[in-house]
Amino acid sequence: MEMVLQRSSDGMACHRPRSPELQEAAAELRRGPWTVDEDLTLINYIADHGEGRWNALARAAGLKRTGKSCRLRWLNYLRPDVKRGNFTAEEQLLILDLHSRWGNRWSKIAQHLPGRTDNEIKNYWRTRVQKHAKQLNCDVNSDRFKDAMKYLWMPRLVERIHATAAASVAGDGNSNDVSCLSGVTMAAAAACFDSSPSMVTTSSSDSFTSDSHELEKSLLTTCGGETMSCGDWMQQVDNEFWSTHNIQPAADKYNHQFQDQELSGWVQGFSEGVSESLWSLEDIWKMQ
DNA sequence: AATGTGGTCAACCGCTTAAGG
DNA sequence: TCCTTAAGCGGTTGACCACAT
Repeated sequence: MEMVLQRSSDGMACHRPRSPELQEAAAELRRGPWTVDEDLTLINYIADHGEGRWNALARAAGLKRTGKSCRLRWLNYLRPDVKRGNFTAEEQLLILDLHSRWGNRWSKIAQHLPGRTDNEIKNYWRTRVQKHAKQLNCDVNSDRFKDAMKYLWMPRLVERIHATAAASVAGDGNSNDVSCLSGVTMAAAAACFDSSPSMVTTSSSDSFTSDSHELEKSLLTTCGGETMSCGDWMQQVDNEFWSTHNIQPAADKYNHQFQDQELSGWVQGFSEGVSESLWSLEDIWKMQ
């Protein structure tokens, strides 16, 4: 069909059909936020007839929406298993880890966060994560920001998760209960720790190696009555995680040398820009 | 109280891929 | 093999809200 490029009412470029019939049909289509009635119509129709064939579904249900719009509304909002609310520390850790493996493959990442949509993860990345990069005056895809994520942010999340778990264990008096720490999270954390010994070759980075090990040592935990390092523990659950979640372990362990001459700028960025507790003065000293 | 600014997130878009005729 | 249609994906926009000035 012949198409003509026009501007829609919201100023965005779009292709509009030329035939009068289709123009009329397109003009009838609703856009923008969904009403409660529309939501109910879509939910009820899918409950009765199932999902799929979205264009036909939209027509059959009597919705003046495109199939695309219906599909998006259902998948991102109306589906019963959609989880809402803030991301947990575990989920954040997993997002950081999976993004470091796969990049902006939001849909693929979302497959490993039950109840979370690709749209939600994408929004999280663009708002929260990119904000941190901006605060550090670096690009979100730059090596320096990846360093910050891997050696500061992710360990901090692990600490946070571990603290929550410890509080939980202390609270219910069950010293063997580590169930609140999922294999998902621990494997992501393991990925973060495992890479540290091999990553450094320069003198300035040696401190990072030892610091990572110190941090690992500091994250001692109790499992089944035996004291073990967090790294060992994470390694223990690693295999379970990879098989459970059908993710291939990263083959290319992170290997990067810090640039000495840039450290001062780094520290400046940390001390000036980062407001969340994820970045502490301790982190800055470690960087130095 | 009014206005400006920045963050969040639902919804949109164009493009690509898969499936079917 | 080519064409059409549907579905899926990632990038972008804009309305809304909270907070600052």
